[in-house]
Amino acid sequence: MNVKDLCLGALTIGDASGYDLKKFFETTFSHFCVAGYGSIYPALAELATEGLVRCHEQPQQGRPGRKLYQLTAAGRKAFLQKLEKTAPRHTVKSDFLLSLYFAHLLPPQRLETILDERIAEIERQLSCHARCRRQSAQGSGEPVGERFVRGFGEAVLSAAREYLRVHRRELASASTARSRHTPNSPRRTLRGGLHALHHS
Amino acid sequence: MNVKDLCLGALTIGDASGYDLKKFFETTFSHFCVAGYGSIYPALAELATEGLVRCHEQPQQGRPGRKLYQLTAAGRKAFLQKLEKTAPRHTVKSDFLLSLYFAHLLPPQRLETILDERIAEIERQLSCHARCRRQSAQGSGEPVGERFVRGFGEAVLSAAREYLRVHRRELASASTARSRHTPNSPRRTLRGGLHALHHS
DNA sequence: CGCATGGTATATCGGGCTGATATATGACGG
DNA sequence: CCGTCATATATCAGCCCGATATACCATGCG
Repeated sequence: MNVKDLCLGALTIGDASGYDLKKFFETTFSHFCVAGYGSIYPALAELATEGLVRCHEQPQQGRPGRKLYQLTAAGRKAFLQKLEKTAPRHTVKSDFLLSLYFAHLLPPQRLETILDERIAEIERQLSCHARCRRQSAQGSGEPVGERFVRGFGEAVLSAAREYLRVHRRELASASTARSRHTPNSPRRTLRGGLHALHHS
Repeated sequence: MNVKDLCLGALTIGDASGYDLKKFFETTFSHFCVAGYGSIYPALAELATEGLVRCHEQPQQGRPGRKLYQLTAAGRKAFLQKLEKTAPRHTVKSDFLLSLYFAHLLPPQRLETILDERIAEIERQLSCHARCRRQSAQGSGEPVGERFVRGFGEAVLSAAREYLRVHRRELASASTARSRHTPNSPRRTLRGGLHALHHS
């Protein structure tokens, strides 16, 4: 699922410009997808040459013309096929967890900041979800997938926040003991020191 | 935090070859980081030219010589600085959630498969964590960060599994109702149809 | 009234990463 | 004896992220 497919998917919901798509990704898809202009605009251009979308340009006086993209029948079909064929992977990329893994190398102050900021970010995202939930509740016919995916995000974010709240003190205590200033590494080797896990 | 920094970090734990590093990332960092050979080998080469790591090549008969990399003082310092300066982001990239968002476009059968496979994968990862936990419990002096990060992973994975188990039927029911075969889109527009969220 | 800020809107580009592929060999099981 | 797996390094096309440029309007603040 690359950005081209992402655009195709969003366009099954309604026509949009590149700008609209970015906005849409930032709101509805924000917790499991990102795409910048640098990917979206070239993607739309390619999709147009492939006949999967049509472009309706509406010149505006002053501002640059708005290019509204519309899904074609071929585009819809292409997206459905991608949906059925693609292996639905799920990956996390987190400098946050990486930093905490190396907690013993960080000053306590920095550790606190990192945790506070992450919790704040989680709460920001949770309140976004809550707002969406309210808006959709009154509006008619929210697609099932949207509700489900939002609920998933809420469940996972809540669990993360709870874990951080409960266990953060464990990290802090260790960080204080850091005054022992990391003994010079006696040429250890990572080799085999690591639990043979291998989940494919 | 790019792959170069990742390697630096891993090398604070012990010396390693590129191969060892990949193995290490796949086990200990698997749930929040990925790095393939295509990133690791060039990264190590660059780090060596920058003097942040030293390379000790040990020729082996038959097999290609093993290149053991060791962190230098400069390398250690560089990593600590990166740790303190970097904004610790946390992002999820999920074709899984994306697919479920479009549940109304998928045949029920496919939906079931996607959910089953995700749950199976979650359980695989959880049992990996459990194994690590046991191994570390008997071994001495597991770094605090490692335990914390593993616990975080377990908390989040458990929550995800629970949510999927409880709510999957909601999706299925909707998917069955899909027989109405998506009415031809009446030229809707994404524009503004979307909750102004904007969490920075 | 002037000016800064921020939203609308498109586009480009370098640097970096993913995933696939190539190469070579030993160990192990059937 | 043969296939498969683990060890081990390396390259590369294709794709993506983040920053940057451009241009204009609306809003608000002093």
